[in-house]
Amino acid sequence: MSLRMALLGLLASEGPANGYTLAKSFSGSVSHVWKASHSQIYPELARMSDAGLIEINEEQQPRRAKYYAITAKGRDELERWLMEVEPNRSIRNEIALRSFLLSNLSREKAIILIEREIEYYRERTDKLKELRTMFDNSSDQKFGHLSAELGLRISEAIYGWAKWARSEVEKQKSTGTDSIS
Amino acid sequence: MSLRMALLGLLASEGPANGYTLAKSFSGSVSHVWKASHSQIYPELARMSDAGLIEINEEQQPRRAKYYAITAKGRDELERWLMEVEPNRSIRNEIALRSFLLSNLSREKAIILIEREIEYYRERTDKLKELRTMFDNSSDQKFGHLSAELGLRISEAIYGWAKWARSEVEKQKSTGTDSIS
DNA sequence: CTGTACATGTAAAGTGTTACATGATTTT
DNA sequence: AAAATCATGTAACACTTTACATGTACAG
Repeated sequence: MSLRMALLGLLASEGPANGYTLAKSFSGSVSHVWKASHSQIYPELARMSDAGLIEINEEQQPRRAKYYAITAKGRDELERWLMEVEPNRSIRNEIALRSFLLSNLSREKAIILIEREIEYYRERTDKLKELRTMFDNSSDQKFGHLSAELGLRISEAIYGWAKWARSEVEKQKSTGTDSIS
Repeated sequence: MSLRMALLGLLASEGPANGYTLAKSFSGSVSHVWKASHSQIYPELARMSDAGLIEINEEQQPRRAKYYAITAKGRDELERWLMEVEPNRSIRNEIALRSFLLSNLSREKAIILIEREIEYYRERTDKLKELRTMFDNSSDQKFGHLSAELGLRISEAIYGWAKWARSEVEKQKSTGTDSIS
């Protein structure tokens, strides 16, 4: 359902668009929040049209593009989902899984992995801080800056964790061998 | 691949186990890091056995249980995955998506949703802090406390974000109507 | 006129969830 | 004897990724 709601939200707040444009959103600003490829988006738009949540305008568009617009039913459905459907709060985080598996490596190798994460999340945090500055200067009435801020805070949290985790692993006495061999 | 690696990691660090016990791990301590149900685990164990990553001992077990043990090949594969496979760092977070969609609600309704998240993550943060205390007192050589700490820090980050987001939304002038109608 | 960006789809494989289905052993 | 827990599986459906496939319009 999430992809459907993301599409409805984009059409509601940014007006009618074609599938290609929507797909680009999912690799741009929205990508920090949800990812989807065009092969998932086109069939979903067709199903949403069947369900009456969006309307297609195929006429007079260049390159046989289809323009999709949200319907009143679509707006109702989006609001109903937001207000009444219990959020799925499960976080599927491969970095957390990898940190759980770290005890299967030697201390030295574990530190190498942790340092990769420190570097990745340091860069990511910097990028998201720039993005926040852009939002601060644009003074729009939308809440796009809320999700940008959430992404930033999670990134900072992982960065802080990774630096702490390195010091934790360094504290442990080296066995001199891989713990998994 | 992640489920496979999670299973290999459990068998490597906690020794041979049957599918039922592994499934319980995925709804217990490991669940903070990765979730899986038994209907996913049993077929995966069969495929891992076919691939030579684990060995099955079916004899002399009560209740026709099958005991699985990691092989040398399985240990190699786990280390190879950890060290050489680029982590999938994409976070699929429905709460972040919902925060992105908040501009499609009236200010009042948006605040109701945000307050639900404040409550949820306040409770979750408390629970994970208890879990951390348990790790602190158990003084094991494993790194389970690393992933527990990561889960806690992410939970705290979302909690802090939600409180900030409420104040942001409250700042905005009420239009008196739903922005989506 | 050739490459790039625009634009839309389908197919296959992999991953994940929910429901269905069965039987063994222990606890009350 | 009944209920709970242990134990293993399959089926159907939903979701996601990667690859395959095609055609349009514009820019260099």
